[in-house]
Amino acid sequence: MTLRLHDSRSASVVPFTPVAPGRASVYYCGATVQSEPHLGHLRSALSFDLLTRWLEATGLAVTVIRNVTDIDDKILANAAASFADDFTGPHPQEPWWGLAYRVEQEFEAAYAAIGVRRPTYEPRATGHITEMHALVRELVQRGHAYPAEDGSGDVYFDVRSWPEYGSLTRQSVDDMQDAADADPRGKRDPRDFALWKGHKEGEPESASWPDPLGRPDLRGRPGWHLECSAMAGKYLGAEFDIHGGGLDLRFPHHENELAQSTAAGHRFARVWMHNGLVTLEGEKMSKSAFHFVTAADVLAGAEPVVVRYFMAATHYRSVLDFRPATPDDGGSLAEAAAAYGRIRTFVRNADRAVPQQPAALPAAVDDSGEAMAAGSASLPAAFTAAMDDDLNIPAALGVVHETVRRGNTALAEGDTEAAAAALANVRAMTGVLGLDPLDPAWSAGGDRSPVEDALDALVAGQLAARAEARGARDFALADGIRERLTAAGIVIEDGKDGSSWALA
RNA sequence: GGUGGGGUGGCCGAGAGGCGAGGCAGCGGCCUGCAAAGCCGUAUACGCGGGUUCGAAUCCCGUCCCCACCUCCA
Repeated sequence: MTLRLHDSRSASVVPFTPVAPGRASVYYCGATVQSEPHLGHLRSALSFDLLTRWLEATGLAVTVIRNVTDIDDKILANAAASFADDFTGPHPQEPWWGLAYRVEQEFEAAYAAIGVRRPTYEPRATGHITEMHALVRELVQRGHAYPAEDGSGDVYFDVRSWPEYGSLTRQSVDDMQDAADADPRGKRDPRDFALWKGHKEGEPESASWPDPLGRPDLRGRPGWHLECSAMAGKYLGAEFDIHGGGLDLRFPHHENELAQSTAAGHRFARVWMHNGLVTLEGEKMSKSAFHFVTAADVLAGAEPVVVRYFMAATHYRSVLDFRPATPDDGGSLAEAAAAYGRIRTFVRNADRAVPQQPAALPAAVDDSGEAMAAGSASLPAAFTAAMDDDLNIPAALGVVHETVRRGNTALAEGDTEAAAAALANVRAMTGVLGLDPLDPAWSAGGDRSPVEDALDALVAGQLAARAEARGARDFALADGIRERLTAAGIVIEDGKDGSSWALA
């Protein structure tokens, strides 16, 4: 079975056939770095991180580009607001470029926390003005863009000149509602969108660049959409495999990207993938409506690996609802913690019981793109089939849990061989998903710290004392030791080869 | 007005014509000195009404309700 992915443009699941055999090129929309990341941003990055990992697991060499849009209206507006007399935020008098960079780092930290791997390259919009200029000129030359006639310096894409406009979202221009806030100045059609925005009075000089059409005395800055077309073309070429982003980017952002790039003569993306949105108690998160959960909020509520599991456990195209914890309901994260804990408990127990097991093999990459990579040998067929079916990770996690159950049975029966096999399977599967409990990334400091060694020595002493008490059938003493450890946040499990401990 | 996505057991969440995915919670049992962890068992689930079929949560018709996009948004 080969990988099949849902393509938004054709609204169907299509077999994935790369432009270049053995390779895959992915562009997905990162952040417009205007304010702090929220859960929705994490979900989108995670969705494409999981896609990337699976493409690699199937043996493809993957190039991933994720943009940082570091110039736009909101960035300028938010930075300008920090200079107001009544500004009370934590970063007063922050220039737009400082704000963009600070927020960019907040995004990077949040992505890193949940194990989203770095893209192959992460270009910033402001570093690609030259490429954007070239694209604007190309579109003007081909008759698909025009400078505003009001002398503002704006350059618009001419929607009516491109019959395919609307094809990504299967809408016809005539049926579209007129934008309520459409600024008609200089536009031929209200749906025409800005490729380039002329510099306005009051905007910082530092946020302006020379005019793309070479007109003297005119400066401006890129419109939203243009940067993605320019950067995708630069790093992935005129035709590439997959373009991704959140569902809310389908229109207008991706529609406009598609129009720009194809009107400029590029084939652009073959497959368009969109992750579903995150809702908060059933309603879409929205910054403008002040209805959202920040990445920091969520990461404060659970271990990062649990946050990752929580998001991975719903199919990437489904709505993901976040239920915050309440007094009588632990919410989404508590449920995820319990489910993930089951996997982790098995892996820890099996890892102890099966001393000589090989480390989970990393998925190797080969050039053919045909055979599964060597490291994938431990992946059960049902898991692979689920992943190949448009990344059905919820079903794949079902396979993980079934394997865990078999592994637990094997452990209980002392069947070390079967337990070792289950452990290898579980680690291979969770490894592909970035959820391997033994991955050092999930232990706070990486390698064991002196603190952990010290704790281990202390707890080992307590366990020895308890074992002695139990041997003497002094259960009051034994239980007292256990209770003190529990109170300190240390959970004890008694096995037939002695007791083990873990932080709760 | 246009374009899409949905309504699955107490909760989360896959599936899309035929053995009731999986997880959480619950109940019963096993294991345990007692726990914890684990194992086994345990559910008249598919918005509503019709229809097609030997068989429908899955297909068809009708109907109700929710959500998203068309405006900055992952």
